[in-house]
Order: sequence, then structure tokens, then C-alpha cells
Amino acid sequence: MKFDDKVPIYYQIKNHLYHEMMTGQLAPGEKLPAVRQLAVDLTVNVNTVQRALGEMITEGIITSQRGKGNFVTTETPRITQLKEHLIMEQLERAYEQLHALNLSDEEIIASLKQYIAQRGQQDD
Amino acid sequence: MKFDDKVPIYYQIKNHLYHEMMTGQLAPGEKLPAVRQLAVDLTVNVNTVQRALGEMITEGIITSQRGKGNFVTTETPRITQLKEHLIMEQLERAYEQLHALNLSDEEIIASLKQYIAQRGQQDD
DNA sequence: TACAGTGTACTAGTAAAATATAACACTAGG
DNA sequence: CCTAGTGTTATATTTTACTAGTACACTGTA
Repeated sequence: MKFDDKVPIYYQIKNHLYHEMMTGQLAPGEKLPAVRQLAVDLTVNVNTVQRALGEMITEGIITSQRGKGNFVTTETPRITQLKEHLIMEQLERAYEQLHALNLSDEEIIASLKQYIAQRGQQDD
Repeated sequence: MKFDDKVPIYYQIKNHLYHEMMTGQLAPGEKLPAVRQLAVDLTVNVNTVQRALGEMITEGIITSQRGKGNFVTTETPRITQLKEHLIMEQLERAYEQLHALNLSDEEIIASLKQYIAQRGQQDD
């Protein structure tokens, strides 16, 4: 996996797993790949995976069962809530950054629309 | 100044200065505060400031004159170009993140509009 | 009981970022 | 020539993220 060297890898792993949960690739209650397997898949060290999982466990978004594995929480509201939180986080950061670049609210929306339109022409 | 400990400080300083240039707080040709003064203002080390400035000099967005100071480039097209680049960077990152959270193009635009509307009700 | 698969914990080492401190080089003004 | 203000460079130290390697603890199954 490719990582942005401006952000800690463990943090990017968290987001990677979040995304898999949001897109349903990891359903509620489902077992995550073993930590050693994740380490291989992501080409990182077990400890780095563990650090990411450790925070997610603290957040209550996954649960750990020694000898069995790590599992996505079955409390779906928790997942929904996390998704809302992640979306708001992205919107807030993007808005503030663009606002700081001296763009008005209208310009921000317009530039996003234009970006998406432009992007649609090419690929994806 | 407050820094996000997920990103290198020198990188955040670059963005900080970029923003000041975009909003006109730092006009083309204008002299930047002395490196030692910047270090005090931002409560960081001179070398950290220097690292940020060094990259900006390499990028040609500021010029350095030993004994005099650092100055914003007078080549305004360069600044305009940088602004476009920074905007695109933000849009791309936000779009990709939201897209990864399973939001469609329409949902992305709608959620941004909603966020801005909601924000307008409160303050700023 | 044995064993394979799993999570957890610990120690040691490397690399990058940031700091503290100091020295050097140039400019402008007395 | 001297000095204050400026950019530039260098060394040593600390902190954090990451890696490597190992060992331990628990679960399920044969």
C-alpha cells in the first residue's frame, strides 16, 4: 500500500480500515484479517498495525478477542456515527483551507462543482 | 501557533505563509518577518523556519537576499498559479476522502452545501 | 495434551523531525 | 571600521514513528 509520508502510517491505516467499514467491505461483526496478515498486506510492521487497531479498540469501533481475532463492532449506530464524524471532519478541513485561501462560500461550492465536472470528463 | 502533530511543523509553516500570501497579508515583493522573529512568533526553532523557507525558495515563491531578508516574489503569475495549485490540492483530497466514504458526487456537493449553510447559522 | 492460529507485550535499533546553541556571511548605517 | 540586523550553516541532543525480533497469552481443534 502507498502511504503519504506527511502523515503517520498508523493513522493512514486507521483511515484505510474506516473506509472499508464505510463501504461495506468490512461488515458489522465481521472478523478483520489477522494482525500479521494485515502487516503483510499493508507491507508494514505488526506493531504499526497494532497501534492503529489499538486506537480503534479504544474508540470502540472494533473489539478484540485474544486467540480469536479482531471484529468490527455490531453496534451499527456507532458506525453510522463514525461515518458522520469522518464526513464532517473532511468538510470542515476542506472548507477552512479553502476559506483561508480567500475563497467565498459561493466560490468554494462552485470550484468543487467544477472540479467534479472536470473529473467526470476524464476517467473513473 | 497551534500545530497539528500529525503533520511536520515545517510543512504547516509553509501552508501558513502561503495563506498569508493568498489573502494579501503578504503582498508581492513584500519583506517577510526576519527568520528569528518568525521563529519567536511561531514558537519554533530557527532551523525549522529555515527548512520551510528553503523549500519555498526552491519553489521560487519567495526570494532570499542575504543580509536583507526574505521577500515574496514579484512574479504575480507565480502566486496565482500557486493558489490554483493549492485549491486543486484541497479539492482533490477532500473529494477522494469523501468518495472513499461511499458518497456519490451529488452527495458530496449536497453535504458541502449543507455544511456551509449550517455553519452560516452559527457564527463567523 | 499438542498444536496452529490468533492477539499482546517488550526490548532494541534506525530514521526523521525538531530543538538548542553556536558560528559564519552579508548589508546598511553610523 | 564597527555594529546591529539579516540570512545561512553546522553540530549535538531529544523525541517520535517505525521496524525487527522475540516471547507470552488465549482459543479452538484434533
